[in-house]
Amino acid sequence: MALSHALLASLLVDGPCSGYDMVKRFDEKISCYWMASHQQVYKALRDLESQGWVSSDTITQTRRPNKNIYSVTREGTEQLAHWVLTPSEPTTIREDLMIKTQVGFLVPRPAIIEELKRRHGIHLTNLEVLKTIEQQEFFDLPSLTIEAKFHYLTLRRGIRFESDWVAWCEEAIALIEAHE
Amino acid sequence: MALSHALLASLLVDGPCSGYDMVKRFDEKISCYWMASHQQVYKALRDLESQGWVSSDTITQTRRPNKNIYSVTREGTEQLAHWVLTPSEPTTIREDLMIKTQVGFLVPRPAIIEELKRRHGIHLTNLEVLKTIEQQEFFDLPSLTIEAKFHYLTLRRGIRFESDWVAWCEEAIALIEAHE
DNA sequence: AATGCTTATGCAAAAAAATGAATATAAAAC
DNA sequence: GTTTTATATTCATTTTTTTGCATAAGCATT
Repeated sequence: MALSHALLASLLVDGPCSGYDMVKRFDEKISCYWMASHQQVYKALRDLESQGWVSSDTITQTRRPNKNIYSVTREGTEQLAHWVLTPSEPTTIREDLMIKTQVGFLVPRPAIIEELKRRHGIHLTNLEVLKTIEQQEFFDLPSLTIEAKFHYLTLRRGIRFESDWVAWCEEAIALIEAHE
Repeated sequence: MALSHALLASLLVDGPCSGYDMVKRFDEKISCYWMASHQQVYKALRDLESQGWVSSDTITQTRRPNKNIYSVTREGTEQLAHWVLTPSEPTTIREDLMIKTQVGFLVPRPAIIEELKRRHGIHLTNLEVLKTIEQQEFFDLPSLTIEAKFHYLTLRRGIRFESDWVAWCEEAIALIEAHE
């Protein structure tokens, strides 16, 4: 169950937070790396707590519903470190668009082109956001702590991922438009 | 349920086959795009048949267990074409290694380096296989049919995907090794 | 005044994916 | 001669993910 490890990592790196905040983290910064609904996140946090890997403090609020702030326990940190040491196999692309591309000849070409352009736009937007973070937070690489360098590497993966999609979309559009 | 669409696409593009053959296709050529266990594939094919999107012919064999050869029906082709026309959102990276990279500072650096080198090797091997296919089957791009061009684009996505992982692993190893 | 958005969490059901176990034969490898 | 690998499929269980529904109050907009 890798979601729980993603939660532990975020609580460690970005600090303790509530389920609600965690969902926002997923929507904002983790969005290109992982996806999780609020139901999944809340449940995973409860499960982690019953395992003793995180602990929670309830913040009583008058004008808002109370919230539970989760923090990683010593046990949780140890388990996470242990998990980091176990090898993991690559994930597949698992992307609907790849299947659609395989059988793209079934539908009118303008429809495919349109979808590729839409995807191109999405990835370009994502890329710009990540590149801005790179310029603002990681402009002086050698001076970074090891923690920050590891953080930077995940950002780099996101940037590569989005760049690669952008480039592929462009290649695909060009090839299909050039046909005949 | 995108697995069923992947099955339909493969039956259309690569021709009718049994569940057993389909599993092999997934292991061989579709491996970097999608992953499915044999249990998943067999069930999905049965479900597709009960929906009427594929039909099966039983081949009686004496020396081997009988096998069911599945083919896409007209209905199935239409449904697949319809699905191709509906937009789909990008999939996330969803990769354990990304979480591990975020909290890589929790474990000894040689352990992380070793894992990165292992992953580097895996992606390099995958890349070579895909590049060989590219050179053998797609050396003369302009002469390809539109079907072949669509096929080529999925291959290109795989090549980019693996190249990108290789490059990122190298970047990551260099950055971590250069620290201090 | 009504509508929708943000904060904050949960329960339940269905669909999808992963894991474990089973059957049966034949060919190939040790 | 025995073990392993390949052919060919199925059932059952658990875990994970997705989707729908529910509550509740403040704030901002129309």
